[in-house]
Amino acid sequence: MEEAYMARPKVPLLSVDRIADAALELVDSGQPFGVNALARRLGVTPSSLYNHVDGRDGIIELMRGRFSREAAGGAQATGGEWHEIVADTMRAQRRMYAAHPNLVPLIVGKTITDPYVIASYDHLATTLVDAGFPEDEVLGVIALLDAFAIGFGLDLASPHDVWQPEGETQTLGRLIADAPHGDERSDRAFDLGLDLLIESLRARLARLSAPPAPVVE
Amino acid sequence: MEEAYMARPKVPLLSVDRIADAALELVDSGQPFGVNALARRLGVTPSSLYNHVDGRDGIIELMRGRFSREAAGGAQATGGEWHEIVADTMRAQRRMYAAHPNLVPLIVGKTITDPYVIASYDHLATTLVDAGFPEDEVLGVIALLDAFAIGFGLDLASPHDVWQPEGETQTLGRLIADAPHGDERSDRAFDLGLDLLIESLRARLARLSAPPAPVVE
DNA sequence: ACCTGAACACCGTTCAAGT
DNA sequence: ACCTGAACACCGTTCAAGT
Repeated sequence: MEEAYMARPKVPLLSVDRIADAALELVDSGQPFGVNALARRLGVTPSSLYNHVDGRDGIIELMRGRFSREAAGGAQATGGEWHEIVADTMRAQRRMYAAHPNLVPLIVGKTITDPYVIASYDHLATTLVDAGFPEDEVLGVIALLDAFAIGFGLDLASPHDVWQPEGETQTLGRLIADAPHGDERSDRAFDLGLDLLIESLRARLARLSAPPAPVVE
Repeated sequence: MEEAYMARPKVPLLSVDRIADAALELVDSGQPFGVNALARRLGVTPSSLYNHVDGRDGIIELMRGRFSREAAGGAQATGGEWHEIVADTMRAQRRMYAAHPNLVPLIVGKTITDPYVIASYDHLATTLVDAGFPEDEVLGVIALLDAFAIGFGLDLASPHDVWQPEGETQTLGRLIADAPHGDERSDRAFDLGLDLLIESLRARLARLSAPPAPVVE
């Protein structure tokens, strides 16, 4: 016996959690994300979703929060030196993007409101201030780290050929042919970049604290 | 007298160039990009565009090529040390993203085919190889630079509030209140990041060439 | 409170028909 | 060759109607 038409079921078909789960499934499946496709997957009418969430953008922000929590896995609690915390945070973000690459293009450029994600940035900010970075520079450093993480997140989401030379090239074509492709290349580039970043932040901090603040221009 | 209905005008209404120009105008205007909106702006039916370009994606790739050429402004010809070339290239890309921030989310994650853009990456690759970076590392460095540039490009395109804490924060809220907003913050973060990147690449290169390749682990 | 179904104002793309 | 207009299969969102 099928349940026939039912205006309001006794037990709700949907919930915020169920919607978030299905949305992540949909995104991870590689199919284009959309309210209609999501409703289809939930066996429900698109308009039903609007009883629980704030439309398309609301669902996307929901996913950001959801998979941030998932990827962190308690890494938040790490003590240790500031550069270890930064590296851990970056790697956690990397894991999250790697686990759900197709989400990256969706969340890109949207204002972050999820409390958990905010808290994680807040933790980072506190760490950097405590480490001795000047207050008016910390947000810049965070933006830098963010740009770095997002850039590499997109690298993961990209079709495997980032460059597709059609004519002759002097060097690029050869390097592409020789290089490992896809995730491996991206991973190596990420590790390299993270090393460079941390290292240069340490150098900058040392320079800031060692001499008694030379004021040159 | 209006020109009434005309199946095929004597002089074509459209051309690839005219479409590219109008597309950039549309994107820069801040309105959402779309084939229909573009056709409207050109005073033409959406289907007409398909006589000249390869649909939505084709038009986007067209814009990438167009505004890359525009932003370069002959900076390609710069001689000088490799790190100057890298810095110049990055800054040119930065200018391009700054001039057309709304294009960034559109081109993100799409395979690059435009010959001019390919040539510019090729030039960068050749420069790095000539500078002494190991061949199997150059593509990683380029991916790193790219991630960096894209990340900051998106930073420019973002709504001015990247973070919107709703509750109490330990540090982040205060920093956001004190910090310069929008483009200025992004510019300073970019400059900071570029400095760090170049510096650490130089350090890496020095380390690579100075000692006779110590093999650890 | 929570779902459906109809309706609205859109998309991007294809294609026959017109000149 | 190059445009139109109709058609197709979609979007995201709103809202009255049902229980």
